[in-house]
Amino acid sequence: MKDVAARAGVGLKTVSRVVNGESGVTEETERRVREAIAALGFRRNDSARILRKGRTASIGLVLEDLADPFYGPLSRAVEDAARAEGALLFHGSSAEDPERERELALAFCARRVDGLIIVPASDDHAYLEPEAAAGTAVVFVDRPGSRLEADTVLSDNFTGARDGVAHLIAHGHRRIGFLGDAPRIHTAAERLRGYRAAMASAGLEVAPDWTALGPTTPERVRTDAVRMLSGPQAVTALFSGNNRVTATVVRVLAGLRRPVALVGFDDLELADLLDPPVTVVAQDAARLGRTAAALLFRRLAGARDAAHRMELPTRLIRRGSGELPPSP
Amino acid sequence: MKDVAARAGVGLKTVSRVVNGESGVTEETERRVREAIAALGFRRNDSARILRKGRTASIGLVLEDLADPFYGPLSRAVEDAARAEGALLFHGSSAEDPERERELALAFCARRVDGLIIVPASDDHAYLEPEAAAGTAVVFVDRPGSRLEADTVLSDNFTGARDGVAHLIAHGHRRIGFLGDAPRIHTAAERLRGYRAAMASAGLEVAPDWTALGPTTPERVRTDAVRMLSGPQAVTALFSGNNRVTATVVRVLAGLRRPVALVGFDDLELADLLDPPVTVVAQDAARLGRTAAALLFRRLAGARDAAHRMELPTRLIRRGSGELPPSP
DNA sequence: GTGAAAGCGCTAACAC
DNA sequence: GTGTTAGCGCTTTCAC
Repeated sequence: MKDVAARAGVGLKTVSRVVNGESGVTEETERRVREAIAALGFRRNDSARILRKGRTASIGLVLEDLADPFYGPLSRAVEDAARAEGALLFHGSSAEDPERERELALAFCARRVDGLIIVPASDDHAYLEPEAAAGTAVVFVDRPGSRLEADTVLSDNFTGARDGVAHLIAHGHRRIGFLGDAPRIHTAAERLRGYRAAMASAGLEVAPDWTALGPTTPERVRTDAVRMLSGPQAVTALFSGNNRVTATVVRVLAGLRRPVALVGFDDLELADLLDPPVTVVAQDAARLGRTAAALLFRRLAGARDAAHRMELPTRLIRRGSGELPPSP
Repeated sequence: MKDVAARAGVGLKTVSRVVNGESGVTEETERRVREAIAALGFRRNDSARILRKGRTASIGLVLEDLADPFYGPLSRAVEDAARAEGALLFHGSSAEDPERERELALAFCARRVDGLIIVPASDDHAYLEPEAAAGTAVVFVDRPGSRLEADTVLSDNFTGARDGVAHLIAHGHRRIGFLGDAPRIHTAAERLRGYRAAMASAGLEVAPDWTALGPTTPERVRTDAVRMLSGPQAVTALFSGNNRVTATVVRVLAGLRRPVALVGFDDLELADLLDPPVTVVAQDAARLGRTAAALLFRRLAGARDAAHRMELPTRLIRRGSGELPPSP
């Protein structure tokens, strides 16, 4: 900028005015400045600007996994909202590792993001206390945070799972298995709770073998599913706790002779074309992201009221697999 | 940092030393500094650090659409590489809009990212000339850039499509339709070229109605597919130009009485469970991302040789739909 | 309408 | 081992 000023034969502040579109510069002066800018290939250095102004017009998004299709629409919704506010997006995956979540969030804070949207992997967000105190807005999405008062947007996992399992019960099933993500993950625990609630309110006992929570690797899910589907206590229906689990369960069921009913949490691309088409409890990932961004920008605009907690409804989509009767 | 120094009763530089883990500080002094840091909730301001050091340890990734599952693994691979180098990631979607790509790329440059990985939406990247000259590394991925010499990583779209279509021809098809993305998108044009090459080398004429390129909306694809599948010249097989097109084509074919062979470019989740399972030409999206990141960090490490252009091989995955014989 | 000077928070260079 | 000074490139303030 100094060079531009020298070349245009004007003061530093005049260049600044032109670059930032402020008024109070003659047309002729502005022309000279623009010429110098073009000739020198000058671009404003936002690091210096940020240092001076305080606000960075950027927000940080910490997800669990950028590659998981569930987070695609969520990210995109956050990005669109950020764009509308003129903010840029830092992005990172925690890979379900609390330490990695922390590193990312703090790295974003060190870059002085105005706000943070986090899908928690950690169960202790006290580390964000100083940041929040310093004015960084924080919103948790998909899962609640801990030890930090902050706006939170979740799906109603409990009700979604409960209704999905009740749907299987309504179609005559009495022995239903639940395959979920690791129990320390809030959504997995909530969905399991929904399953138990539905079973309990129908007066059904849950055999120990009918619930299996753990990593969503195909091997683990396959083993547990096969176990539930065999023996004298074999289940006639399965409820799968998320999109990755469902994908593996569908593969297991495709290899069976008898039909087994299935309701999956999360929708899947092409689920309607499988045989049978897969009944799901769908979340609105884009709406999760949109809502989280709205809460964040509300804070950045100055809102100081108590932390909000929103639970968005899920939607049961009946396609066939959840309406199969129990096979003898 | 000044406050920390005051509180700990030490000089500014000593605090800087502690914060950056440099040697040459007594244990006792370090303890006092750390205490002051904790008490004040101090966190280093990276904007100031960046301003001073030049390098920002961040890179910008401009994709077409964050929500497209194809870009998930690509982003994740870039993120993992960046993480290994200690760099943070800015992320944005161009939504196939050249102006938006430009805005994003320049906004990232204003933040002084060390490098840029771009899935081009624009067909003129001369706007990056000053940035490149100023030392910002640029890598194009998935599609080539224009009017800017830069490293480029592509899939071998031509060969992939040609081999996919040749596969259909080998199974007896003579009338094959091609449904692709808008022709101004490089990958769409290359895949069409592959289709034409396969048809030509088998001595087959291509009727005007057998190729349809345009937006990948379900409506457009459905209309074009239905047209190709009817009339006296009806095709017996389809080649679909990307994952979104394939999803719609599969739905169209599911509603038909007669079997129609299908090979799709890009793999799909659960493609193996459809009826028939979908034969695809698969790209390795993660490898595209990994390779692009490797090229970028090579430049950042100082490589000054001519721009590389790499084409990664695709893989034909035979699952059933591509092996169906022509129906009379 | 324009410019000079101060300073944002940090690090590099060089004292002590 | 530790502190002092200058300055990264910009915006703010205030004087002209």
